Amino acid sequence: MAGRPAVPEVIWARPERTGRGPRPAHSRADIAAAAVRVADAEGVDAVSMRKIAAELDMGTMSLYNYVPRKEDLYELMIDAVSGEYAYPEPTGDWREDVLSLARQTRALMHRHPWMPRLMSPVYGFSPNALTYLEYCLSCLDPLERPYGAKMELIAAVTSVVTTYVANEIATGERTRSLPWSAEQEQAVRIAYLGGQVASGRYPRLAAAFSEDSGPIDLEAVFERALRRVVEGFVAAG
Amino acid sequence: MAGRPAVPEVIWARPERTGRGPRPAHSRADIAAAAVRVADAEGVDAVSMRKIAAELDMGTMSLYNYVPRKEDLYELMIDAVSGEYAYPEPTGDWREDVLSLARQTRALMHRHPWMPRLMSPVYGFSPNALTYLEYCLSCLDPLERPYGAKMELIAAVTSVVTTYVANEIATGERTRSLPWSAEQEQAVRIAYLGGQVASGRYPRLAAAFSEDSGPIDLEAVFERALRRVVEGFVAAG
DNA sequence: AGCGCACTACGTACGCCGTACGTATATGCC
DNA sequence: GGCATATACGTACGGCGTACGTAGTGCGCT
Repeated sequence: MAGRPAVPEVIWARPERTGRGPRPAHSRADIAAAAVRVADAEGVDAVSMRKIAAELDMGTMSLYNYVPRKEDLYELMIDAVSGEYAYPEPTGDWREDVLSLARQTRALMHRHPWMPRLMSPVYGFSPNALTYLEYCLSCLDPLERPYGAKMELIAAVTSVVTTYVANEIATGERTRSLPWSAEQEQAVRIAYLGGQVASGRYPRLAAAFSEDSGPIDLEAVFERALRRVVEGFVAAG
Repeated sequence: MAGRPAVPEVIWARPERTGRGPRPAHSRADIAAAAVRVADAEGVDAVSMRKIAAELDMGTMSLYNYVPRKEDLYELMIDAVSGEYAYPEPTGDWREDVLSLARQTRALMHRHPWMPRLMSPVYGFSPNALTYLEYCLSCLDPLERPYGAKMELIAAVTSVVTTYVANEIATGERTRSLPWSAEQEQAVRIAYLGGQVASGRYPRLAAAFSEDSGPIDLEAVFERALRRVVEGFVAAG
């Protein structure tokens, strides 16, 4: 707490190149790309200052010339993958536009499963975040509401997308985690959860778990949740 | 990845006491309470196995008899504070019941600002989580829908609560962070964000930022978001 | 033209972290 | 009573973020 900067420092506020001194041998884009590559391949916990520096054939401490704190490296990563969005011309149907943007976000997060974790909880104001927000707002042009309300809609959609996809990813990782598959998963669920639930203390929960609903279609769940958020915005003003 | 357990281990599945060997000198509840105390006072990053062990006057490695992995310590913490919920008899008006439970969650998270971060992304199945879920479902008894749908409603509400409160907390921390207050905050916002926004590349964003809406009432924003989720559930099936 | 400063580069070192492992000791069950 | 199984805990390993000091480089100003 003592050594905190007296003024908030945002990496986007510092110029990538000042003109003085030797030319930097690397660019922010290179650094971000290296970090994204490592995170995609080995998980976000494998992203360390040492490792990214090594990846770029530079000394560990040299990286600190570009990225003052590790947290800023995360910001670079988020900004980099945010550049993968496609921004088609809005159709005029804001609901559809918002939904398809959300679907893009979902795909993006599945491509980079570390995203939800690093985005918690704020989206920040990186260059690509600004572009993204501007595009969201342009999709909402047909909606006659103050910008404040539009921002709240965007926040609600982002919230639900992030949480749901984070859940999908977590579930997927647990399932794929190791040789124990559906069988053992069931075994464990019976062993503990089943034991608790069958104790009679949680009758509704027991009913919910035994309610046979066929295999869960995650995509359908996602779509429903999204549609509810959008319709809720229309319905509840 | 090599040393992962062949079978998923959940701390709630291992008995707190087996009967064999010396009496454990501490209880899970003690341990959880110590960790919560430290996290509340010094932030969640101050929660280390060493520190919690020291807090309980035990050797670092003794703690591992109770808590096999640090991640499990986090689970204990979440479960412990989940015990703070009050569960009044449902009124029969499920909307109000859900809303007031969400308000409780918000208050709980403000009391323990590390909660949103540790809960990402899954709520888990700790004892108190089961109690919580069962209560949620009991509030939804008047709603005639399959349990699957009710679970989706709970998930949607939880999602929006967690994200919004996480944002409130993050904003608050940034504001309270150090001696730079509103003035400098504005200065920075002008310096960078203003520079970008005023560049003309983000006309709607510029309009949104300059839209004068008076001071933001975070609680009102929260209530609106919540109401939209609930109404969306009613409206969009 | 040349000086000086801001910048890059990077090695070393500090104080943390999670936790594997080995050993000594205490206890409940057969 | 003896043995299997707990607890208790010190030591040690390999990693982390990053403060700091030093050396070299090239732009900008006088």
